[in-house]
Amino acid sequence: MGTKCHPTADWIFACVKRKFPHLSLGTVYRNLNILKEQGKIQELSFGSTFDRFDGNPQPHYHFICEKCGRVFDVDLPLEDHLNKKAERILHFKVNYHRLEFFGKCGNCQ
Amino acid sequence: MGTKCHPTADWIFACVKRKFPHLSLGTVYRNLNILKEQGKIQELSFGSTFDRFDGNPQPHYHFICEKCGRVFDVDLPLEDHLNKKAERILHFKVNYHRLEFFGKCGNCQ
DNA sequence: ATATCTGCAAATGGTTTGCGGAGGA
DNA sequence: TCCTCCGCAAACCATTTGCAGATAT
Repeated sequence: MGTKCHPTADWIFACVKRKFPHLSLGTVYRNLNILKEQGKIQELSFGSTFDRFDGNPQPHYHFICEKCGRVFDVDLPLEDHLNKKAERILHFKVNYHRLEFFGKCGNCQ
Repeated sequence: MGTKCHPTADWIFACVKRKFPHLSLGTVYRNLNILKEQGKIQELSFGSTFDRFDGNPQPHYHFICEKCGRVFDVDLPLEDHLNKKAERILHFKVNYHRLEFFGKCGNCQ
């Protein structure tokens, strides 16, 4: 939590191992999962272990069911003004953004 | 492209194999990657093979460098009205959303 | 003929797990 | 003693890749 760098498990392993040379990678993963369950950290991934593909290459938004993992298109107009807002804050060039909604789908609620 | 179900590679494999029983999974992955490079489909993943973790469990937005993969926080106010908009379209309950900006970071541009 | 694509099977690599032992209460 | 956590190494599994044969131009 003391870093802003959004670390990978491996990065954490390398760091902590400097102080605890016997540390094993399994322990890092185990504790990351515990912290995640406790809501103290979040994992930045698409939510599933599989990659999913979308036959529509145009940018558009998605809804992901937290229970069954199904993915739906969301036909909202793109909020492209957000790119400019982010650029002003970051001072980086923003090419596009992706927006995903999470909740429970019709079958699962 | 004829489905709206955002398929996994495995789902495509099972479908196409019905028509081409000798099809192999490697071929599916190879062609998905070609289509992706050609911009005809998109892959729905966080962009890297590693999972990344965030010590801040509060919802907030991220910027991901398309070149080096580094992740930055974006201190924009949450656009929570979008949840309601998505609910009206989908008729599903939306709990939260995630927003990621893509571009090149200061080091990479 | 030659360049590309395929099936197959093995390799890859990040993540998970089983097990026996160490440490704490 | 009992429970929890750990290191270690093997297992897991989605994805990639090397190779030799098939296909297409």
